[in-house]
Amino acid sequence: MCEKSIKELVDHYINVSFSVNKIAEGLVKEQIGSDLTNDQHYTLRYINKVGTCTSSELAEVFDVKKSAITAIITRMWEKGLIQRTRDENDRRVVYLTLTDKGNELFLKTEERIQALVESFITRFDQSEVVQFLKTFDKLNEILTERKSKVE
Amino acid sequence: MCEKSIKELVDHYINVSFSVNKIAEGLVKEQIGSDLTNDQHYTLRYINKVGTCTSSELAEVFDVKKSAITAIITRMWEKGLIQRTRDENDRRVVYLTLTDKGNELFLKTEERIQALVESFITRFDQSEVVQFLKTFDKLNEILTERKSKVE
DNA sequence: GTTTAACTGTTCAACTATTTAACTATTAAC
DNA sequence: GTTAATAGTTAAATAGTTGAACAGTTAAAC
Repeated sequence: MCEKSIKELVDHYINVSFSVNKIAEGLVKEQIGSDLTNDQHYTLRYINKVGTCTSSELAEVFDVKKSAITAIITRMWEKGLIQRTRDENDRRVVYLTLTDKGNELFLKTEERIQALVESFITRFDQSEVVQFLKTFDKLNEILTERKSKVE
Repeated sequence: MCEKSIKELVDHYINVSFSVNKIAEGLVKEQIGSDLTNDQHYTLRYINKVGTCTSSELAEVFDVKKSAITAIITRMWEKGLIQRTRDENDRRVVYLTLTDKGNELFLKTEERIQALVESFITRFDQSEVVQFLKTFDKLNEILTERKSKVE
């Protein structure tokens, strides 16, 4: 009986997370507009946060191969959103930073996404949101741990 | 002060949901194996659940254009996982069902994914999971509502 | 009853994303 | 000094996506 209950919870989680992800992705895409794809916005977002990073770092964060990152960065570089700078000490490394244009575009779209997320997050009690994020964080930790074990 | 707090919550949510999605997607991909992609598994999953559906229905559920569904279904049809049957009453409609092979493959991979999700869901108190899913459901409802408004 | 409008699904061209494998250039290890 | 490992790129193959145009079918208007 208890086993069945867990299976139901698991099934429930898979269904809801699929649905939420799909819809949220679609809504975010609308806010981003046609200038960028979702991945490109998240790339801007990450580089904006850390200031400077490498392709390998992005590959780790996005959980894809480095060649996939090269493709994404090249597209954004062609649009003038990202700058590539070789490290003079270790000439294998290429540092990625946002151009002014990239930063501007990020801020513009991020504002819209923040407003979108805020518009539905404020429909919950603050305590409920805090509790939800607490569990979400814990899930994130467990997944991160699991991921590094697998590798 | 309260405004800043909301902004922080929003930022927190965006970061965590991005991270969880990326990692979970990667882990699920490993469980699915090379026979299928994530989207293909979720397609099997949906058709298995409802028994029979149409391309338009899938486009709605996956939140993509119908031409995208046609491409996915054709690939799976070529692998012998999905059957296409014309409705004889309304000859515009094509019903999609799983073949035996499709159903078998779904069950095999679903078992592994269930085990994966169970392995981390059981690291939470049951009450915490229930509360989390309750909030997740509510979020799902709000997003669904918002999505239908936009359209 | 015929024309018009709406709907279901497909095709095509263009694009983004991804993986695998081979490769260049560079640095570290022994 | 040769060998290992590392950072990043390239190229071919595959998946997914959109937008626009299209065929076939059904419903509505008149």
